[in-house]
Order: sequence, then C-alpha cells, then structure tokens
Amino acid sequence: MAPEDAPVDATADRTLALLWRHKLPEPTGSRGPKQKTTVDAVVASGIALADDEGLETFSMRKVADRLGIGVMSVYTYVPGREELIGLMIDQATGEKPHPALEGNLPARLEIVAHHLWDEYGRHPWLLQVDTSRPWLGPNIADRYEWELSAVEGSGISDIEMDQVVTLIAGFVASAARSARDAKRTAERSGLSDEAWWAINAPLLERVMDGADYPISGRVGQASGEAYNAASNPQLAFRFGLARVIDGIVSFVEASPAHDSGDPRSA
Amino acid sequence: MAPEDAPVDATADRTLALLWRHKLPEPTGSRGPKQKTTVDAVVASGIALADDEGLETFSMRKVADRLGIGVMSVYTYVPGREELIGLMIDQATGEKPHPALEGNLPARLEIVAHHLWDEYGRHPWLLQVDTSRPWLGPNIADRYEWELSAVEGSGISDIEMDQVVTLIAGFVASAARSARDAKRTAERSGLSDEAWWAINAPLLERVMDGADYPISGRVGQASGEAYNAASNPQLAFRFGLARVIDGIVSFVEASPAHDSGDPRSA
DNA sequence: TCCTTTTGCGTACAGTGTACGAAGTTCGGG
DNA sequence: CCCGAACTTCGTACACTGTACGCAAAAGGA
Repeated sequence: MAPEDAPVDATADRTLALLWRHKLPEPTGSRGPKQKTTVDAVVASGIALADDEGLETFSMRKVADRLGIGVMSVYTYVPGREELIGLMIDQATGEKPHPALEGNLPARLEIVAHHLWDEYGRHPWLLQVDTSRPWLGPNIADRYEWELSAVEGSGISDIEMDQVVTLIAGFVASAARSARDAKRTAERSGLSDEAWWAINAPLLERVMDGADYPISGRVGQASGEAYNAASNPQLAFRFGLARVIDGIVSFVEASPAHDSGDPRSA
Repeated sequence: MAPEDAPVDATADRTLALLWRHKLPEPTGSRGPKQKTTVDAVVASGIALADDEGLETFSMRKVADRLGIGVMSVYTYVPGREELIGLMIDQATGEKPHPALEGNLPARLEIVAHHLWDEYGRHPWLLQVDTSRPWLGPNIADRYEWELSAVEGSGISDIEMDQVVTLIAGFVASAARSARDAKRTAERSGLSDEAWWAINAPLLERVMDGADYPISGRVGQASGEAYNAASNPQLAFRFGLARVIDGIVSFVEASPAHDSGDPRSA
C-alpha cells in the first residue's frame, strides 16, 4: 500500500538487471552526457585485472585506471565491487561455449570436468571468490542446464542429478585450487618445493625428530622422488576424477530406474 | 662466506619456530619488560574473532582490542596478519584429538571425513583462507599422518595413498563450503531461499522465459519441494561422500597388491 | 649503576571501498 | 529556441585496513 512497496533490495534488482542486460530492453532514459564506456568494458577490464593479478590486489581504482576513467565513474556502471565480481564470474562462465556432451555417462562427466578445469586454468581468480552464492546470471544458468544435461536420462531422480552435478563441480574446484596453490607457492617464493624443503629441513627435522611421522615421512619421500615436488596437481585431478566418476557410475547403475546402458532415456 | 649466509626468509623461519613453539626450547633471552600476554593468547584471540565474524572483517586491530593491547604490540608476538592466520589454522587443526580409526577402509574414511566436516562447522573461516600452502605446523603434520593412517596397509602405493587422502579432504572442504554459503546467504539477507526466489521471480521469469531451461527448471522445482531451499548441504555431503568412498574402495580392491579384505597389512 | 635488549605502542603512510556533492553535458517540453 | 530536468563524471572525504618507524619505559647482566 505504500507508494513504493517492494524495493526489497534495490541493488540486488539492479545487479540482476545488469547480469541479464543483453536479454533485456535497454532502459534508454538517456538524458545526460554520453557514457565514456560500457558495462561490458568495465566487466572485461575487471576480468583482465583479475587474470593478471588475482583477486587479493583487485581494486576498483585499478579497474578505473585500465579504462582511463575516474574511480567513482565505475560506480555509474556497476553498484559496487562485489557486484562487479559477480558480473565477472558470469562473463567468464560464458566465455567458451559448452562442448557437446557425447558418449556414455562417464565420458560426459569427463567432458564437464575438463571444461571446468580449463576454465579455472584460464581464470584462477574464480577460485578466490568468497561469495555466498554466485548471482544467477545467464551464463551461470546455462552452465547449470548444461551440467544437468550430462546426467539427464540416466535414471536417477532429479535431486540425485543435482547432487551428482554438485559433486563433480565441487571436486574440480577443489583440485583446481590445489593446482593454483602449488603454482603460486612456486612463483611467489621463487623456490621449488625441493629448495624450500632443503632450507627449512634443519628446523623441521629437529622438531619432528624422525619416529613420530612414519607414514608421512615415507609418503612424502615417495612423492618427492616421483614429482620433484610435494604434489602433482594434474595427476591428482585425473586420479580423483576417475574415482569420483567411478562412484557415480556405480550408483547410477544400481539405481532402480536404470535402463541398461544408454545414458539417454526415451 | 658472508657473515650471515642463509636468512633466506627470516619471517618464514620465525613463523616455523612459532608453529612448533611448544616443542622447542624457549629462547629466554628476555631482557625487556615482561610480555603482557602470550602467543597462545594472541592466536586464541584471533580464532575467537574469526569464529565470530569470519575472515573478511578480520583485522589486527580487532585482535589487539580483544587482548586489551595496542595494535602494534601484536606484532611483537606474531610477524604479521598472514602468519597469524597460519598459526590459527594449525591451532584449530589440533583443537580436537583425532578419533581412533577402526573398521574397514570405508568406515575409516567416513571417520576422517566427518572429523573434517565437524571442524569446518566449528571454524567456517578455515574455508575462507586463501593461502598458497598452509604452514607446516605440528597439528597439520599430525593431521596428515592421521589421514594417511586411514589408508595405510590397504595395498595401494604411497603416492596413491596421498591422492586418496587429498581427494577426501578436498571433497569435504568443497561440501563444507556449500554448507557455509547456504547458511550465510540465509543469514545475511534475512530471507529464506524461498522468499528470495519469490521476490526476484518476476524479473527472472521474464528473462529466462520458460522453455530455455527445461532440466534446471524441473530439477530446481524438485529441490525446492524437497528441501524448501535451493539445496540441502547435509544431504549433499552424505551423498557425495558415499560416491567418493565407493570409488576409492573399488580402486583399492582392484589394486594388484590388495590382500583380501583386511585394511591393515602385515 | 649503567648499558643493552626487548616490549609496548603512538604516529604515520599508503592503500582500500564508497558516500556526497559540484560541475558539466545532453535531451524533452514549452 | 531555450531552459530546466536528468544524467555522467569525478574530486574530495571518511572510515577502515596492514604495517614501518621510532620513542619511552622496563628489565637483566656487567
């Protein structure tokens, strides 16, 4: 009954409109001076910055500098930092088209996982966002639909489909995080894992004195010899993915509605 | 040959010494005034703060305030913010003793996973740290040894043991992240998922106009009806864990050195 | 007692996100 | 044609961050 009754969260509405901006009629109430740039350019600039530096040093001022505009001008395109990152996520998600999902269930899940893995490789900052839940933009929506289509018709329930997709996506994020961390540790310190260990070994050996860590000691040594590093993220990804897909496939096959082999239902 | 030849990274050495402080002889070159508090108190204060507020608003000044000391005094106990968080991680990791690992392999992996899950529940900020690799402290080392002991003797190689443990830990972190995000979304906006959807539905429906998302639409509706929310993190955890453990167990059973059932080797 | 070491901490600086308001630009309506 | 309304741009300002620096006070060893 109030004159304006449901602006529950104005910036949420505005952000949603920005996310879907390409499918929405332009507001075109343009009265003032022409805008120097566009929302797309701001988002692209943000992505470029995050690609270069990561999110910990990501700042609105740097985004503005890259565009050659003042800091506060950015706020005429985008409500704030958090929302900009939300737009960047959706944009990055839509960067590469989703590959066709062919073959049986494990093959399809492999395709999904590798697509996500590659995406994290291109945009490692996606792993740094600490957001409650990403904004529901068009590319996020397409992504979810695509992921679900990989398990569609396999005979499991809708809820189980969601859980399978969540499991795969979570696994890939986790593996990609390890990969990024390993890379960054090496780059930041300028030291290989081996060199780092050699330097800190005196103190650590004094303190861990041998007998207390029989298994870790053995396993750590094996890893070191096999990889010349503490871990091999690429292999860990492949290993983990194989196990996860295995677990999913045997669940699907044990499912009551499972119709003998073909991943597509009638 | 230089007077001081290997202070490759002085604060790294200092941090390592701080991590292992309880197993190291005290430096005791104490000449100045008595310290007002202790490293343990600083770390505990940091953990309390992070438990209360999370890491995004975590600040050295707040830690100092909780201790009733000046900001810069914190720096006489701890080299800096990042290192303090490293100490907090190790401390939190050692908070609860590791439960005994009994039963067969899947049972043991369940125990490990639930222990980690509970820990993330007590200290959600552990999921927010964006560190290259956690500092190798005593409790982190114990944790790794304990995790490995869950798969020790199952007949797989040392490297595979490491990969299995990495897989489990990564999965739990990923599931816990979903749980934390869901909780925070609900708390922050004060809206249930249902209410949020109801409010934003007009715009979203206008833009997603029905036919484009056949599977997501169906699945989303099923989730909504089953959970009254977009997802159920607890169930997703259980479902995913079952699949992951399944995949691991079948791998172990297919392993050439697998000796019929008993998870412990001679 | 005096000197050296160490703690505590006030101040300062470079950085952050963003609220506010002034100035300039464009268009619609009269 | 012209003027006011609407809009963009962006300088300034504020509250906040981590932490470098230096000074004062405290304590132990000589």
